[in-house]
Amino acid sequence: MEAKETLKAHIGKLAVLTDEQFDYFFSHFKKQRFQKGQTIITRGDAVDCEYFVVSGCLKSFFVNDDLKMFILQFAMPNWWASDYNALYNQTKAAINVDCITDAEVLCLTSADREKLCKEVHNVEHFFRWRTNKGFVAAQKRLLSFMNNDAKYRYEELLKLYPELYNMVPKHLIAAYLGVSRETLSRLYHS
Amino acid sequence: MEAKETLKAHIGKLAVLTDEQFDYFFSHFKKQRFQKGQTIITRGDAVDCEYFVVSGCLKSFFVNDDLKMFILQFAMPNWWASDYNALYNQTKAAINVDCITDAEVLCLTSADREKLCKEVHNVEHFFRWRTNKGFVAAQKRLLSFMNNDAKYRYEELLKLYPELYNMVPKHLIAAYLGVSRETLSRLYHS
DNA sequence: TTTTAAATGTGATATAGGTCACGTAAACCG
DNA sequence: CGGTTTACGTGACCTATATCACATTTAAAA
Repeated sequence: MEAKETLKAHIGKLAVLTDEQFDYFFSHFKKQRFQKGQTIITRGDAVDCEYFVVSGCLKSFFVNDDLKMFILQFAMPNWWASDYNALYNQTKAAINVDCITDAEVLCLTSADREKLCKEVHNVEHFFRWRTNKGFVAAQKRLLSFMNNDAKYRYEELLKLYPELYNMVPKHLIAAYLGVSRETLSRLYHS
Repeated sequence: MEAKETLKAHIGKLAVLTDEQFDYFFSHFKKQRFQKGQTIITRGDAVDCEYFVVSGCLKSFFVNDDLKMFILQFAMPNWWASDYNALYNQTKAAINVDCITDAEVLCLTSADREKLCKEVHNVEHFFRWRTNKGFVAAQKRLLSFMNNDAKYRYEELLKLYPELYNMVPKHLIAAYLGVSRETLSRLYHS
């Protein structure tokens, strides 16, 4: 089974679970398929799941009062996505998550995550390290924001995730970089 | 003992440890005192500790090729500081940590953290949630960077940490906000 | 106290990037 | 297939913020 193997390999990079432990862990996930354009988390709604991406590409994004969109994350296969602020603090979603392409995800509720972390020490180990890495990545992006201009950040992003270039429209890349689509267009046409 | 109680209260907000577990946990920390201006982590050096701030204020910061400084974090009492990228990936420090004021910290090695996480499940729980909160905070700051101008971010920072206003010089606040000290000065003098 | 260094304020000017407006091209859909 | 939406390019102009230069005020050190 494709999704199960994908998750297993992913977990295996950060933690060691026995086959029985992994099967138990996996039994708490619900497989879901979404189509391009479908919304997974809507601002204002309650959030009780996080999503492991098996295939496709999601985006998590914030829309401000002027309807400008800012992309927090492109979630590719083997990434996790949710509104973590809402999920951890049990508040309503402040950001949205939707599908840039058709996608297959594995959904885990917050309650099940906590239950699994309590029951299986190595699951907690996994989630600790997953977030450790996310935290470091967020700090790096923050630093790049302060230090580098749009062109540099664009090239940095494409170097790190070349597949984005063909997978997502440029105006979404602009929304990730925090510049207008016009500015992004000018970066490589002049 | 002051430092011990401070750490105990801090841990207690996120995890439940018995007194014996906490004493064992605490026995791995080394108390250190630093003076204003002293460096704790130097770029280029190996990093094997993280620091819990008992009193005083640290900053973690990056200096780019043009000698411009960017502050990643002001570490106040009850916060943790290190170069987490270097610490987690066992690379040389890319950022510096030093003391804005005299400071008392509790130092924990990475090896001890991992040992403790393995030995005491609730310690791993604590560190998972500590990083969860750090991750959410980093994402919020990222969003604020993209969405808000310098003035808004300045007011946001002071609302969240009013004590910074008197504790740290303005050019450091500017380095945290990612603007020049001149721009920050103009924000509130015109 | 005197001396020196660090922090802050402010004008003049430069620039990256934003906004608005409009045109074209490509993708999607009935 | 034609029509409609979505993506993209580009000119003209605007704005927030950077940079440089220098004065002033405050804090640290001797």
